[in-house]
Amino acid sequence: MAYVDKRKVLENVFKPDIFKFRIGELSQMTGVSTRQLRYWESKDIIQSLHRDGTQDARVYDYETFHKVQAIKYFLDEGYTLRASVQRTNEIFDLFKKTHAIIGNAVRGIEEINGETMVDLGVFDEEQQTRLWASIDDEKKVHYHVRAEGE
DNA sequence: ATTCTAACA
DNA sequence: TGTTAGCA
Repeated sequence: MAYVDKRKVLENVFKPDIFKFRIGELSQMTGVSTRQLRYWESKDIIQSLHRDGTQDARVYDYETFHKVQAIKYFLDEGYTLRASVQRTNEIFDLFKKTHAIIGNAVRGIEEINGETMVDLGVFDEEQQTRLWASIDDEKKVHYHVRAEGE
């Protein structure tokens, strides 16, 4: 097996931006028909990144996946398409902020005192402490605030 | 095999 | 919106 830089692996593990889907995949993932996806795009409800190599196939990103999933949810709740889009747009900036924070949350993984600890970054503004997380046999997460360099 | 557009037994 | 046809 080839050597892999641990930090480079972490950079990608929590970077869903690299996920790209074609229309058939997005359709199966969300339960929204390909016909609907193309129609929504014609109405500027969603957008795709065209040009998939040889074909002129649509390519969707991770954010669009969530947007489609949200619209689908509201449609199933009985909202009209227009209302579903409206509600989705209202809550989407929350998703973007959450996504941005989560994407930057995991800074590394270290073995501390024989226990696997996930580095969640500096804990205080003065950068004197760092937040770590571990998980026990019952899959319960425990948080630890440790002084820097300790 | 999959996606594309256009159109409607 | 579904579902075809005929392409690429």
